[in-house]
Amino acid sequence: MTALAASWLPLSAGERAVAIEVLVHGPLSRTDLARRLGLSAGSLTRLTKPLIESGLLVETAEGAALPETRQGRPSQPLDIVAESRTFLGFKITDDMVYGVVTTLRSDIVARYDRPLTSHEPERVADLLAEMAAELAGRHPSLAGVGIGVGGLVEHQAVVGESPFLLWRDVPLAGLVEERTGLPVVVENDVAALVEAEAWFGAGRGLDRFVVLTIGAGLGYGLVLGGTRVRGGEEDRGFGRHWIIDPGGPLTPTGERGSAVAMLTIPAIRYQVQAATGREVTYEEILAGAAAGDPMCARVIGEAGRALGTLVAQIANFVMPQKILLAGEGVGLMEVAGRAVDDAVRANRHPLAAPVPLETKVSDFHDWARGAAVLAIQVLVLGAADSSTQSDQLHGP
Amino acid sequence: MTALAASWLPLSAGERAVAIEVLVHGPLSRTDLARRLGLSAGSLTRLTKPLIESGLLVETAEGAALPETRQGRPSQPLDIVAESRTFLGFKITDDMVYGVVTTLRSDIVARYDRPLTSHEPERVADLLAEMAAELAGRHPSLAGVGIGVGGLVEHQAVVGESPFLLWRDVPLAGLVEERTGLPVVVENDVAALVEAEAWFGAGRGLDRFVVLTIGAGLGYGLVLGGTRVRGGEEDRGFGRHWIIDPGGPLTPTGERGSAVAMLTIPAIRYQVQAATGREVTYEEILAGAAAGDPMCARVIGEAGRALGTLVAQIANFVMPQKILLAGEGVGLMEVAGRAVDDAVRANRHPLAAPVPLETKVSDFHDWARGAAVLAIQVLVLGAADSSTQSDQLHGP
DNA sequence: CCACTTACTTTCGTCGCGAAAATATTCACC
DNA sequence: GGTGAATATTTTCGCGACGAAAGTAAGTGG
Repeated sequence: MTALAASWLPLSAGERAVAIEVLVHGPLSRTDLARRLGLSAGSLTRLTKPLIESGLLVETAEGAALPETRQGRPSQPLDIVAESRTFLGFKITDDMVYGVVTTLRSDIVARYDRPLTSHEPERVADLLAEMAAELAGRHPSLAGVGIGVGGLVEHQAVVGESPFLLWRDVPLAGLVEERTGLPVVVENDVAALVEAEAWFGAGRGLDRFVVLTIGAGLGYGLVLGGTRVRGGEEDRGFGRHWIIDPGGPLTPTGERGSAVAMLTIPAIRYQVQAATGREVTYEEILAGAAAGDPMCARVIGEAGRALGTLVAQIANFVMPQKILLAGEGVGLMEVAGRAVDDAVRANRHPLAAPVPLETKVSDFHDWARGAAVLAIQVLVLGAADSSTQSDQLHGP
Repeated sequence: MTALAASWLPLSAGERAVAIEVLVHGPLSRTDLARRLGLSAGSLTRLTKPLIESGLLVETAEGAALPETRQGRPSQPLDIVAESRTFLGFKITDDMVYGVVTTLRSDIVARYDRPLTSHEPERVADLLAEMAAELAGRHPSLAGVGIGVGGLVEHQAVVGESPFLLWRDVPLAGLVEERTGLPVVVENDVAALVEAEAWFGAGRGLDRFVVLTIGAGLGYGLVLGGTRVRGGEEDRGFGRHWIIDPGGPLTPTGERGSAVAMLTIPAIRYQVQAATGREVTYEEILAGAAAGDPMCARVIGEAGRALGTLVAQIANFVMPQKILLAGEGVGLMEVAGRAVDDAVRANRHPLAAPVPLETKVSDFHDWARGAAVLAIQVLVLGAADSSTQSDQLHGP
């Protein structure tokens, strides 16, 4: 099993395209693939043969699913063998490392978390290697590791700057590769989540798509033309301190009236605590607001309006087909959905198309899954980090 | 001269890439090109030979320009023969057609305008053909025609919907091709201006770039990853009625407090007229504001703050390397630049990088030039409209 | 004049593709 | 069952684009 690990790694460009198309858009016949990829029928025979031989694709008998029994020879759908390879995804937080094992389709097959007791790069790498070894024992066909970290990540390998780990230029991918012998991809955690949603989640098949995460901080990712826009994380965090209401609340985590100061979980907790003097959890505040507690309702209502304003502005300038709200703080939508909608409407033309808004409650394992998706993209399918290579045959 | 018209039209993909690279990024040696395009040295000999033979490229002796006299055989820079082919660009407005003749590098070599007396498609096409014939007499090496129209344009050929011409599904490209025998490209006027700036203007070589035009209306265009984002004009104009200040002025051209109602030339003129009862031009209002007239200063100041807010929001969500303000209404920046700056600052994090803002006063000939650039891109270099073709080897 | 360096050209083999013909598999209809 | 049409896939063949490597050109510095 493990012996084949690298056998189908070196895919040609055409094979990659086929593999990705099947992976992302479900079972497809050779003829479908030829049409989608703009290739001839003959090329598809050529490209699919080695993929099937290597075990990455199979001819499914699932023809029964589509009963549209047309004339002629029936098509032979090809599908990815999702279990043929598994991947590890890690999300590193301040005090925990969350790990998942996924299939090629990024379905989670196992979870494994460990507390993070040291921020020293070597110790973190040790812990990741231990976790990987533990999981590798139970899942032998491991093909690669993805790691998501908050902060600036360069070349999908080096943590250029991470405020909460207090890291600068830590070659994390190398450290973990040394210890595990597995190929490792490191990426900004938001970027990883965006890729995961663009390939396998809410943004599948969309051309213009935005992800906004609410949690300890705010995350923002753009997909345009089907590809994630890089560079959104380059600014050292100032970019996301969008000023929503210059007269808004002042909290420790963000400029006065900024989205960070009005929407993030710490900011909301701070506001309620400052007013009541009690320590309360985010969930308690949401429940309080729903139950009519005036203090909680005021803070949550203000957060809802801020979120609506943010969504409207994003819709105005990016015009996405969908906006996904994710993260640990999206419970806000359930309680203050009305305030959000009102604010969206107030900030858009009355006849403008409604903003397709989707909410996805996500925990840390979803972030880890995002990192695994990065590993799938890069290691198996060779969808390389294009931020370094020059522009191709497509204009300036 | 004219006999060669189509002789270098069918460029291979590799030749196109070379031609575009040289056209946009100035004289380059074969070795430079090999590095930039990721090709081997041998390929560059092969690709450049037919381009030089056809007269599209020349070996310049301008080596003297770079006196960095390194060791070894000196490189032989190649440059585009900008005059080898000329292009026509038209901008159609309500009552005028503005025309320009440009070189391959989109330098304007002649201008020619005619009043538009009828909005009937056949008559408009007749007029464009007359103007083209007139210009073709003086510029025999005409290779193509670009036409910029406000409104929705499909397949770079059909005006799907144009409010000011009252057109629906007018196959303008076909009509003009019939009459002139020249290949014709039709595109939304803002899209054309954005392409022109991205290739030859303020956005040359930039990865993320925004164009905002202020005139009779507002225009907005995005360039991300070096390519213009398509689809921004699909919404029938509602999208750009960004609500800036819900309590703002109400004018005939736009929702209350929307950018259109606060920033466009008709809206500003309306506000001053409504208050003073006098008919005044935009320039008079700007002069009045600069001279201290309280009414003009109030309207212009409010417009400046609206513009600053807009710029800040764009900067926040798109994080471009540059924002270009263009159009007939950018005189606002000279008079109200301070108000704009203040509003930008109020809506961004205090430590966020300043927004690189560039202002370009542009008249209708600049719009016509944009259309000519579209013709250059599509007709000569074969940079086809990629909005219809399926996604390439690059993910979903 | 002779190394040495860099730029460019030539030659040759390989690879990926499409076109077209061949083959396979089904349905519709007799 | 047999025949023909429809659709999917495979096979075959030739072409064009590319890179590797060797060869040539044109300078510098001694």
